[in-house]
Amino acid sequence: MDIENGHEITYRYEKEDKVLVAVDCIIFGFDGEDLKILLIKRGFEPEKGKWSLVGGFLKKEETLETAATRLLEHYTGLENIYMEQVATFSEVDRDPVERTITTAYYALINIQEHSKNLIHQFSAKWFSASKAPHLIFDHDAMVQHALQRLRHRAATEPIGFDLLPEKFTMLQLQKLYEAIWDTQFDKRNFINKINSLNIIDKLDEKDMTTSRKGSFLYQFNAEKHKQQNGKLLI
Amino acid sequence: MDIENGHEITYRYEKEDKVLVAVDCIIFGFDGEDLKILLIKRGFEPEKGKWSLVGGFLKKEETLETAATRLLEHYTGLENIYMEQVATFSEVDRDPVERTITTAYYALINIQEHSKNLIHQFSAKWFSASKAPHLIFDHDAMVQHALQRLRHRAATEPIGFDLLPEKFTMLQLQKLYEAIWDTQFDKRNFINKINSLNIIDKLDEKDMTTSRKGSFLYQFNAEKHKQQNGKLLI
DNA sequence: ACAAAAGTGTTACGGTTACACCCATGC
DNA sequence: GCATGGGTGTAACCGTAACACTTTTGT
Repeated sequence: MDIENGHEITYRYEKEDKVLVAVDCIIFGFDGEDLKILLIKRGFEPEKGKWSLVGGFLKKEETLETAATRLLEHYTGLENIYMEQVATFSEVDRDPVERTITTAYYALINIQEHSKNLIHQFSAKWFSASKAPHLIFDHDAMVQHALQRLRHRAATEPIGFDLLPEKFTMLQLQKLYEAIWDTQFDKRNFINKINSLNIIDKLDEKDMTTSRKGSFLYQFNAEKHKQQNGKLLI
Repeated sequence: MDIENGHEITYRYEKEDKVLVAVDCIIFGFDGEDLKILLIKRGFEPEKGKWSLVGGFLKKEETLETAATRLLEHYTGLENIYMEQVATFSEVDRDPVERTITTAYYALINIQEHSKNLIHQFSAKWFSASKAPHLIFDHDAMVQHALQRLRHRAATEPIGFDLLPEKFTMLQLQKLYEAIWDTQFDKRNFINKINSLNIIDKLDEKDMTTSRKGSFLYQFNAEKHKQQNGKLLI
């Protein structure tokens, strides 16, 4: 309900406070070893020169999702990116300039595909999620919160594939899951587990770049996944 | 980040759109059988006479949490209520009167303790979560979302006790968990599981109201729980 | 032939599930 | 004494975790 009293009249919204609403994006990528986040160096005051998340203000004719999508496209050049709302942060003094609440979204992108030009243009840089510098305002808390949500989601939905190339090796997939949970898995157990899920296809193709023997490439199969209603991933 | 471009100037927040921000509360209670939600009948247009969640607008000097707490106190007379943010809903036309985004919180209250006067004053009523009427705007979606979050949280944190009296029987606790997940548990397995968690104390007191033999009362022990870092509940 | 990564199965363990009878008491 | 709800233990099952050697191939 959007209303707080019960008088028998049409409620006058006009007397209510309006505030600025922002959207901040935790953009995750994976380089084969570490889970990374994309940060940009602020080019203006306040906190000029400090690192921050990609963000912007909600426009009146947009949903939060639309705004997040717009920002992602603006900063990475990518469309159709997996995104999930994390939470809304509303401490009164979180932005020293003006009262602003902000909704955080995390996004998963294939780190190979985003625009290098745009990275340069915005003084953006990839940092390991675990070794990122301190961020402005409450952005550190947003990252932690996003990481928790990513872990939860990746344990139950096949979203990890959004962080990988379309074709990937088992070892890449394992390294990704290890990076997300900052842990180690046993190679045989991991492969058995993934195979038992029956959601990826083994291709006839090998990646020959990492060994003489070469390692088979796999591909996520959304159709197969639909038929495995609700199996947990990890 | 709250900013969307990188020009080397102080950013002018003034040109950005401001919107109304609301808070809606999914208030859960438990009557011994069903998981309930507290709804109020709107006394004004639009949608006058329809059922809706408890809600109100964010004031400029409040956080969302503060606003939710204020609304809860206003509608139930209770303070120090367990609350968790669910998500923010932002469809452009979700409120037909004016552009409004709203953040949903769920709250857990002991259904015995809230003010009956206030319930009457606001034409409020408890409904089984599974049999509630259709609500205004996007409130049905909020309830579903809240239920999912409640299930997730109650599986990992001892928040169920907020829905019960301070002293409760094992059967009450079991019925509560059954209501939250809309499922049935085996009595012996449930008791064994709960006892193995080592987070509740068996009292020397019995509830004599439901049987001739009487059933022992238990009490949540926060100290014990702290020492059981991270054991899952269900 | 050897170095370097890929690929492959089995056993042990622990937690979850299934299941049925006796106990205490008030009427 | 009997009806009613309260209280209790064990065995089967299943998924997870631990573990080491063989294969391939370029140099």
